[in-house]
Amino acid sequence: MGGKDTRARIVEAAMELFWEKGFSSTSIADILSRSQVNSGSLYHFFPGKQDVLLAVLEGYRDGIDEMLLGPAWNGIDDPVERVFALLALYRRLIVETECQYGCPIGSIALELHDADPIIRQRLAENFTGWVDAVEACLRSAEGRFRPGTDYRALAEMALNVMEGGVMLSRTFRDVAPFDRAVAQYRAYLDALIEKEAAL
Amino acid sequence: MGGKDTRARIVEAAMELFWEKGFSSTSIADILSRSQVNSGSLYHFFPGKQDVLLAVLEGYRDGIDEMLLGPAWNGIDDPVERVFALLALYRRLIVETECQYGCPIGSIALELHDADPIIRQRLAENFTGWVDAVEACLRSAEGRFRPGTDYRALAEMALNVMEGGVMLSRTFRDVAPFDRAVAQYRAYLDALIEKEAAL
DNA sequence: GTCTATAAAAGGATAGAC
DNA sequence: GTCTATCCTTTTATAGAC
Repeated sequence: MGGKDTRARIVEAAMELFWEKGFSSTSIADILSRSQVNSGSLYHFFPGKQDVLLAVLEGYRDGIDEMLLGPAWNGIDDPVERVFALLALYRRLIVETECQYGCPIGSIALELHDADPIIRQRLAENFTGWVDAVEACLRSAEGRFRPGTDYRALAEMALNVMEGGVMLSRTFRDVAPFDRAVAQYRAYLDALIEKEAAL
Repeated sequence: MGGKDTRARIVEAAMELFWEKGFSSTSIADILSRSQVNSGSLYHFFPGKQDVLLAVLEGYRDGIDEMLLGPAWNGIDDPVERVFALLALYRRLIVETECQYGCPIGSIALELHDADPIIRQRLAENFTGWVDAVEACLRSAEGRFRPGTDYRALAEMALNVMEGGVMLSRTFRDVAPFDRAVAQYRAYLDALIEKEAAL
């Protein structure tokens, strides 16, 4: 009954809808009907639609451990394998949605062409959080990579591979492009590791 | 005066607008005003907005040589360098637009969440054309790569690197992520080539 | 904080004369 | 093929009682 509950329902509904239909294609009416909230309540908590998006992006940012990394890394200890476990989670999402999955952050990042600076900031924070997590994994397996390895760039590469793979798999309605992308990334890491071993 | 001219003006205006603002955020009125065409004429040539998008995507697909590959490869003969020249063209676009550039195909692929099969087909054709061109480059430098190299996957990797790099550079308003992505791709190709040399 | 009703504008698309 | 006028729906947002 508290207002907090209502606000949370709005954000949760918007999270789902923005992911399913995108930001522009989701109407306030859609959010109201899914969250079972009336117009007056929504505008009591949020000045406008953009502010709902802001809250959604903050939700993703603050929930990355619980919503994404935790589930992905459950039972996986090896830091490099954690990177691939994260990618495997996306693969599962692709398969579960019959190849309609889109990364909610990436989709919004490309959908909004003249996003408010504050929105862009939140998108950037989401990407940064993701890359930070992957970088930490790679860096904690430091011994395996050759000295001078650019862990930041390597972690960003994982993001690029994921985003590109998701984009292609959705367009072709086929997991194969995603799988090929991950396989290439694996081959790249292996090359960096083998190289070291060969010295 | 011929209708052909009008149709072309509409498609050209829509191409620009979809790229600048996205599909959903571009209104028919926007297209009419930029192309200096009246409502009646547009609906004479196209049943609806989606059909304009279809024509735009066919324009990109059919114009890849003239609009993209030709300019990118002007004066570049080495097939592997052509891949990087293509990526360098995107870099130029990023810089010229002060990091607001988005790949027109990738943006639409992520913006439309339940695209008509025919639209998805056109998006797929665009990606396929791009990857085909890069694959042909890599394959024609076959001697340099180790036997058993998956040229298709390697070419798709170039696309993923480009799309991911563009996404990050736009979000962070900074070319650096794009540059890092390309540098990693270069390092990967080098690793595949050096490896061969080492055998 | 929540409810209903509604304003105010923008959107896609059509009609019918020329 | 092109023109103007306009219909109809959707959309964001507000008003004001409770």
